[in-house]
Amino acid sequence: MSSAAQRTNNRVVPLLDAAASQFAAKGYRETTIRDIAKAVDMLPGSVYYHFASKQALLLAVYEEGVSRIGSHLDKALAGESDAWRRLRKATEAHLETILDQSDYASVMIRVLPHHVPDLESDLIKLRSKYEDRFVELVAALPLQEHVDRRLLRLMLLGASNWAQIWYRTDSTPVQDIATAFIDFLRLPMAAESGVESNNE
Amino acid sequence: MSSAAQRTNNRVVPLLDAAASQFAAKGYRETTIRDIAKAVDMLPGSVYYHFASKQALLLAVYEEGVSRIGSHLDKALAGESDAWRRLRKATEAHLETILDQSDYASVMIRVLPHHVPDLESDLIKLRSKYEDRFVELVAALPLQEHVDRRLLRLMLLGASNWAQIWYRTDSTPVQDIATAFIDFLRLPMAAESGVESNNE
Amino acid sequence: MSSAAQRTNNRVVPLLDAAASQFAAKGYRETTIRDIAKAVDMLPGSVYYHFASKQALLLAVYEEGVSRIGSHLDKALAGESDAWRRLRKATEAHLETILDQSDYASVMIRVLPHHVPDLESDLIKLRSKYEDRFVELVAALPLQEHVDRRLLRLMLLGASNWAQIWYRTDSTPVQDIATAFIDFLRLPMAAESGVESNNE
Amino acid sequence: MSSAAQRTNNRVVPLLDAAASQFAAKGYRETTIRDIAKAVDMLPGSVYYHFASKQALLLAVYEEGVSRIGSHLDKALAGESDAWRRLRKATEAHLETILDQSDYASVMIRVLPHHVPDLESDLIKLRSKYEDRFVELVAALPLQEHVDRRLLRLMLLGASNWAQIWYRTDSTPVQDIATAFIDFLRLPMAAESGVESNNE
DNA sequence: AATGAATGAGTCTTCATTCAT
DNA sequence: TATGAATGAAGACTCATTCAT
Repeated sequence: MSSAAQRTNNRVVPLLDAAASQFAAKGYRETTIRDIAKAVDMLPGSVYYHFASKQALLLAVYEEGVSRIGSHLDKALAGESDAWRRLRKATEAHLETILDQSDYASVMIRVLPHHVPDLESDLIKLRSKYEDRFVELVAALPLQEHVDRRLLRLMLLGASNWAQIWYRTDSTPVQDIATAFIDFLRLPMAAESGVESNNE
Repeated sequence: MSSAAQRTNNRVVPLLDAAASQFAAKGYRETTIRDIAKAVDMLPGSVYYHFASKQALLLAVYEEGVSRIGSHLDKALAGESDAWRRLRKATEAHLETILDQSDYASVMIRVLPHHVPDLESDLIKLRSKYEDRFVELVAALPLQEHVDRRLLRLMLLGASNWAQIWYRTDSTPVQDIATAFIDFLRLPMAAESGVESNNE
Repeated sequence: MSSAAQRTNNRVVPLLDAAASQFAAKGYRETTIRDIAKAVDMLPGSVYYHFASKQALLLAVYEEGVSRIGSHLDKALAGESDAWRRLRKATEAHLETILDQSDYASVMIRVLPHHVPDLESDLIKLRSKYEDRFVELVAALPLQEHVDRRLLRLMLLGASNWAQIWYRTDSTPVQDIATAFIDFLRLPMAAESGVESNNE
Repeated sequence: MSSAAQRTNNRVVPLLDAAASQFAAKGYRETTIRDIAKAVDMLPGSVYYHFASKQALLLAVYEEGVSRIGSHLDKALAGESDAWRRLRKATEAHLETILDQSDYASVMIRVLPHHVPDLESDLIKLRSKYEDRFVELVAALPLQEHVDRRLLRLMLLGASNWAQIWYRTDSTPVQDIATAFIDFLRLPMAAESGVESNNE
């Protein structure tokens, strides 16, 4: 990166940070350009030198979010080979990123594609890029024939994403949540082992 | 209902319906009083004859939502005594209501309490009234000692609520989704039975 | 008054009372028909059965105000013949009525003719009807030739009316205020005095 | 003032002028942002670039009003040492400012603190800052023991302020009004006079 | 690279008033 | 007599965006 470009990014990075932080905290609609600008000591108009529109800002944040949560996943999975263990690690990484570590990633959960119709397809594409990782992770699971892997993935990710609603920093550690979610799926939880049959 | 009362409610009901429909589809902030009024062929100002504010309108919708989803749950549970079966029926009813049947109930998922700070506590109270039903449902489950019933509930409800994001009318029937979610939890899904141990 | 008319006035009087009370307390603009209606347990629309408009209501209150403050003045003046004493009594009565006793009269001070352009001339006529009494009272004063009786009247009434701004029920009694105002004016202007010279 | 600062204030000053003019003429409530904006060829929304709210605009006008009427008073009093002469000059200056010369000062009389509850205490503070000057002026007067100087001040200021109601540019000159007011008060209260008795 | 100033479309809301019943 | 329902015009204010400098 040239030093000129770097000077440019001087303000772009804080700008993105501020946008991520506010989008994550308040959502897209309730975050104003004014708010973001003020957070980096800029005037609202100045934001438009760096980004063409509020939507462009969101898109940039989203992209960075996908990139970060992806990297975090990579790191978490490194060296793991057991399919279930990989899925647990992935869930853990996912939760960590959206709950604790990254405003960028939180935005991906907080701001849903259909909240910004103009950007809907772009946003969906970006999310898919990430969520597809879970398709593979679930595909690797040694499961009985009849199991619907798509619904399994959807259940796990949905439950995880919804944690943003109820999660509080001071309650159950993220790790335990991930472990619980996976164990609920993986192990039988009925009291007297496998007595029951499936009949109804 | 007397004919007088009926005359009175003449416009309140369509108004609430319109509000529910739009809040469910677009969220609170992006729904305008104009939109709602237009949907029932009223002028924006006229809405205020029936409801004191946009927030009051949302609150009324929320209340109706809680009431409807609760009733639907009651009906679904009637006659069921097996704990797992009850939970499955409940999940099914929950999904039906928020995905297909009721804008009122959908609003409860689409519009989260913290989206409307002034109403936050009221909204939380209303939701809890309903979600507590699942606390009982999960409490009745015959589970091994170590299982964290709170996280189990949170997982199931989170996964269900998130279905609003990915569910399409033409894909998997709601009933199958509910069954799958419950079965994922209830039965072991590993391919070769319970060979694996918990060790790590 | 026929019993039919009395039945009519049944609601007109409380309505006027409420209007007077609110106009006196909040002024014309900040008082709404809703407020007034609610005070007498009516609906806003019902007010229009009795009065053609908000302005008509104000006019009626004004008329009643003039009538009441006039009567009070009559009573206060009864039996007094000394010109200065009469003026003092009049000032006292004026202050009593606008500060303590009558919302109707207070309205006359609180709501000024030019606050309601459409009614300006009517209101001015009504006020004059009353204020002219002070023209006579001042005319009766034994004063030196050069004294401008118009300015004297204007000073006394202005000072009295402005008392509505600073007067508090728990401070100086109204009677003392009136006495002080008159005494401030009285001695020097008496025909006989004239010790000091006007030179400057 | 730098040319940059001048450019900045370019529109603020006309804006304040327009606001002062309209508040003075119509009062706070009946003046709309639209009106003010139109007077300076702006759009209503643009006003908010310069002032955060209508109330902020009023406050700024009030502050300027207090400042101007204070300055005018200073100038009028310069060089005067006789207490009565000082009070007369002050009254004259007061009348000039609120009747003829400054919309800013007129606003202080036309818009009373309790007309804008949110601003009430601020407005009272501002007015007091000015009115306290009259406390001193009256305190300096050589008066008989028994005279209530507070009521004297209140009478003089009340009478003066009320002049806004009846004063017309083409009638008695402001100077004559001030002189008359002071003369009405002056002679009897002089320490030496006291020819007449207080009998009643 | 950023700012000051403004725009214009839109937001929720208020309120005097109307009118069929 | 009064009401329920609505109207329509206006109110203060917000906000993404523009653009000359």
